[in-house]
Amino acid sequence: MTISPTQEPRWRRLPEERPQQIIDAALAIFGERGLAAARLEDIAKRAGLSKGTIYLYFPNKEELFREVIRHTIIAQIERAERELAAAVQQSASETLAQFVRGYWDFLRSPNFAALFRLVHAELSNFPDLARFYGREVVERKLRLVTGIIERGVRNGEFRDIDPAVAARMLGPMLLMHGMWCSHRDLFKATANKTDEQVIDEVLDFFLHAIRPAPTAKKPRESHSSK
Amino acid sequence: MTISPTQEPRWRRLPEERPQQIIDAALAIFGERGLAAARLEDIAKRAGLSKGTIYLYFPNKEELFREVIRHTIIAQIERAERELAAAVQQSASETLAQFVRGYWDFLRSPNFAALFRLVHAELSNFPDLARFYGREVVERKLRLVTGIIERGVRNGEFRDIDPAVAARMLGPMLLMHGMWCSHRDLFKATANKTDEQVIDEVLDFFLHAIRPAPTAKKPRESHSSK
Amino acid sequence: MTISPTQEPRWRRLPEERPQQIIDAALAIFGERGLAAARLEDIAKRAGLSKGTIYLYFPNKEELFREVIRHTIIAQIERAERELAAAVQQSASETLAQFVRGYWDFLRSPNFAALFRLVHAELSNFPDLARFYGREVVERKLRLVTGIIERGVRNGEFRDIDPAVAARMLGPMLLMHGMWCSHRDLFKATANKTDEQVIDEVLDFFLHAIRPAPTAKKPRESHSSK
Amino acid sequence: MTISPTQEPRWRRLPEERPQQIIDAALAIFGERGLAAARLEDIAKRAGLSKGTIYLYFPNKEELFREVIRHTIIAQIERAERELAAAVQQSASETLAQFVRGYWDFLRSPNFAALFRLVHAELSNFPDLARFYGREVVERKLRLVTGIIERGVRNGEFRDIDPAVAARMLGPMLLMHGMWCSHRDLFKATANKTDEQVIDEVLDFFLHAIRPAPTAKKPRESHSSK
DNA sequence: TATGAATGAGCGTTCATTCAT
DNA sequence: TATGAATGAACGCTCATTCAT
Repeated sequence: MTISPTQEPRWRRLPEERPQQIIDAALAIFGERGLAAARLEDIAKRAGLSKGTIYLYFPNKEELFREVIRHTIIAQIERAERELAAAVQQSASETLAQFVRGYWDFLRSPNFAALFRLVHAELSNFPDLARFYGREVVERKLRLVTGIIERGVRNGEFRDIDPAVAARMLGPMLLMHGMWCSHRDLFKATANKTDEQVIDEVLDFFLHAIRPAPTAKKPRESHSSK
Repeated sequence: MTISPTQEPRWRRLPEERPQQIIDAALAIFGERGLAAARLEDIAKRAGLSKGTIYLYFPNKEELFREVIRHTIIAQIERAERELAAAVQQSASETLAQFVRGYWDFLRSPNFAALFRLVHAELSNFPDLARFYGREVVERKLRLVTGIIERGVRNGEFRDIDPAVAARMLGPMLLMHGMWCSHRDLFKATANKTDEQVIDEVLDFFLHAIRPAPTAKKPRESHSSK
Repeated sequence: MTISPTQEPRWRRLPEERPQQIIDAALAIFGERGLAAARLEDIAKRAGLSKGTIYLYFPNKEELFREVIRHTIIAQIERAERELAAAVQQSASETLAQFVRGYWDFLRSPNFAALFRLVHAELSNFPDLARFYGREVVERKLRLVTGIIERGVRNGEFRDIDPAVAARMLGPMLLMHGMWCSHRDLFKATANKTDEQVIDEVLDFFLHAIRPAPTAKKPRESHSSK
Repeated sequence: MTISPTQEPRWRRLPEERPQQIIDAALAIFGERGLAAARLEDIAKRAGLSKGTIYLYFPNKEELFREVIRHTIIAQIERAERELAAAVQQSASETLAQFVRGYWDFLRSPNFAALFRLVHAELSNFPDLARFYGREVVERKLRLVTGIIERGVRNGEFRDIDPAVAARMLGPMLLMHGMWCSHRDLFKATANKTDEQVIDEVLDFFLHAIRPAPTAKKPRESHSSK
């Protein structure tokens, strides 16, 4: 009676939040267990609903899964766009640093962990979703970073590297460091470092790799000092 | 190798090649479908055996899964050790390049793809295996790379970077590029590049990031130090 | 009419035409799908109502089913009585022909098809309804035909047959021919005959069977007596 | 252990009787409950098996149902052919009487009751089975009876009636009387008659309807009697 | 050892029934 | 009165596991 499976016993039937509630719960459960092992009953319980209710909004488990993936991907895109829109135009390095921090926050969010797991574990059986993910998430993000670096190359902040190539290096480092930081119990590598330190290390490494050809002494400092 | 993350060595009677056959088949099927969705029947079929036979060698599905993971991890370690033993001591850069190429081959092998999928998708429910993986695969590899870089730093091939930090950057880039190359249909980023080009790009990027305070630095510094 | 095979008259408030609408829709759906496979939702949709509304008039699916059967049976009885009342007293043969044509029309109506299906498919689980059907439909109709034949026997139109026995033969022939005519695609037997022809054949056959022993009164007996 | 759901505890796993066992049980349960209301578990229990076992032999409930129908129809055909082969050629009337008795036995068997129920209740959703039934059971039987009557017409035993028309009258009478006799509790019509009496009544009625046109007979007989 | 028929617990899905509006 | 969202019991079907052979 007073037992609420999650935490909200107060509001009864706010009618049009159902699909979102279900998707949120489903993302969590799918993320924990994977598609096959996730039980609709658990998703329902987590959403504070009963099993049958899910079927009022989604035709079956697979379609719910697809919707979860699509929804999460789209949410990620929108979040990124919102962030981008709010961004101030600065030097390429500063823009890059800002992007890295924003991306890092996302990488460390539970939703990302779930999405990442699902993408790698299940999307081989959903080629359309895999393509959607590749196009809308990976390539989109690569294009964004490529643009920033391109600007840096043009204005001499960075060396004359192929911006697309450089862009491809950043994501992996951030992604994997994000995962390591999310499992500090499992990986000593990042165990005794703060997130802040880790980001700085990645960013520093990345900037070293693309810093202008050293003929000019201390590239960044000499520039800014001028 | 002699490390057993859990505690049961009882089904260790390997009368012939059965266990290995089963493990190989299981890795493939688990890799394709995931733990929950994989059917023992399919594993048996792939191994050319009948369902019941699996139970002569493994007490149940979960234990088979654990053994598949353990076995694959151990195989990976052994392979790496074998490679390392065969390696000639060269300059750090050359050693690094050699390591990268060997690692790349592994990253592109089907067994790695399966292992990667399973590690990320299922190991959250098998903390002991996760720890085993973290320790014996990730950290081991990091230590190895760290050692190479350390040598390079000491002999002036590389700049004065924390070798452990640099080492952490290499794996992610290789790993993700390996995955992109394995799914060229999904990712335009690497679609029109050969594996060779991709490795070179990664290696080049990495070496740029750790190259000694560039040719420019040293001369001038030696000057100023005078 | 006033016979209620079970015992509950409580939901008898028929404020408008709702109950009739529902019963009509239910008869159609039950007739198509059977009791178990019929979905209340479909009945509601067919009646132009919503699912919940049915429960304002009928306590549950089973009771709705019972009422559909009762109602349909009663309607059939009333229809027959109305017809009978309108009938002109004629020769037994003519009365018989008239009855046959009226009955035939009913046999070919969709409501009868549904009722027949339900009676044979479901009534074994509803003994009270089965008894009601046997008493009020089958036996009633048999009594009616018996009466007509009795008259024919008495006035010499028909031979000296047991009227009750003869009566039992008529229904089955009409019934099954009705079904065959309703499925001419499935049965070649009646495929290329009109309904008119079929009725005539049945009636002719029946009259031949009960026609008076021709001038030589008792045909067979005269034979044997020789 | 010693509990046997039906009646056979002695033989364990006579391997190749499974499909037949299941079909027999399924016919009974489907016949009692109809397709939708029949529970696989009940069929399994009746067959002395467990639920899952059915799926080793039939892919799903619907296919089991189809197989039950097909199988029962074919069994009926084979039974009829066997009977026919054993039949002695006699006068048409005697052959007819023999056919009637054989058919009657079948009509009163539990398998027929089940088949009849299923045919009328479910076959509208299985057009292929309905066509199969129409062709292989109804029309086949009609052809058989038609042939007998044709012979009787040719040799003067019966009047000059269209044999196909006459044939169509016999089945319905037998069928419905069979059903009435199977439910003597529900129908007073046959309540106090033995099966023997009922068959005789039907046969007598039928023979009267097709007895040689008495008009022809009379003159000659009246002559001789004079 | 090896097999594969048999089992039955478990989950996805449906739908009669309820009830807040 | 009427609605339709919500519930949860019930059932079809799957598959890990057992076991007689």
